[in-house]
Amino acid sequence: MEVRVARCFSPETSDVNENEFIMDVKKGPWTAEEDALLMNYVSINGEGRWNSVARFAGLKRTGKSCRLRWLNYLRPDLRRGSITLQEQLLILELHSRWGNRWSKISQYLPGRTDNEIKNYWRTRVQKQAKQLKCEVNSKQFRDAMEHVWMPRLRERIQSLSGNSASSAQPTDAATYPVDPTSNHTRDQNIVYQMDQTAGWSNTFNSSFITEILAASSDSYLDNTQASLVSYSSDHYGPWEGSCMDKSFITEIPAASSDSYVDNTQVSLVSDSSDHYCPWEGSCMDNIFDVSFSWPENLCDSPGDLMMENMWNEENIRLLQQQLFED
DNA sequence: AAACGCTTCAACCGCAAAATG
DNA sequence: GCATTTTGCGGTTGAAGCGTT
Repeated sequence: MEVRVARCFSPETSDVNENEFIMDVKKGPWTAEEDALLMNYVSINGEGRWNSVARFAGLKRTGKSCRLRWLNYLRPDLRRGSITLQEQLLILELHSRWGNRWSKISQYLPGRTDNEIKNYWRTRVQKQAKQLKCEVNSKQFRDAMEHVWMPRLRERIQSLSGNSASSAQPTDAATYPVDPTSNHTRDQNIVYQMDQTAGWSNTFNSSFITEILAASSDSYLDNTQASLVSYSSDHYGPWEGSCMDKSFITEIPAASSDSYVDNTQVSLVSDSSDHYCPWEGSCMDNIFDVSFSWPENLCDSPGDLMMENMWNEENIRLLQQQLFED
């Protein structure tokens, strides 16, 4: 293992006795001996004053290097192992809020370092952007994350957290992912405000669709009647039926080319309880711009837990079609 | 088995902010 | 108030490991 040794000194002090300032500074990977020295010193003297650590612990390292080694590797409260689905989701959500503020983001992921999160973003997230042939900070990619990746992660987290949620019937409205008595939908993580004054059309966007999809395993949607009724003509849409399953969701974009969906009334009414879902509304136009259908091969397989598995060629093609075509 | 390409991640760098004297 | 030192952050690099040919 190569270890570079640099001789360095401060140019500003070159007029002073050089021997006092020249020092051998070791760079490159840390050895087990160096780790032991650093750990021993910090356990006795505590963190901080890193230049002193470097000097008094017998390490030919810079203070910065000692600090970094401690924070990113030796700290006892570090969490090892790969980033979990929950952590992935959190990183995406926090990054959409704060951008590349890795240190701030890492505060919300106990045991994870900013370096680790930064590396995750660069190696995994940016790779997805590359595969989708768009910039990681582009609107297209942000949309893909918000409307596809993140809902999908939530779905997987939900399904992995046990099907206990779907077998246990909620007993009051407050426990429902959708609160029938209020003007918003919600799941465990996200609250979408319904804008009553702007009308319901804003509600029927892609995030709404994916929210429905993510929640489709929830028991409260069983027996939910979904009917789409055009009031611009005298016919009923072909979608009247029950159960908010995937076929229902995918029927909507499949029919997007039909003119009769203009001014179509949407109502989702659960007959398993006495509440109405708050999604009743009109104007289907916005749905068709960016809604997604979920290919069957997107379904989980037992080992299919990493989000990058979503981005196989077929899915990328579909997403590009649905997201990026104007 | 060797060569090559790709991915990952530990560690470095420069810069800015905060702390210290 | 100022100069210097220390700390913290985000971007980047390159060695190591792994898979493929």
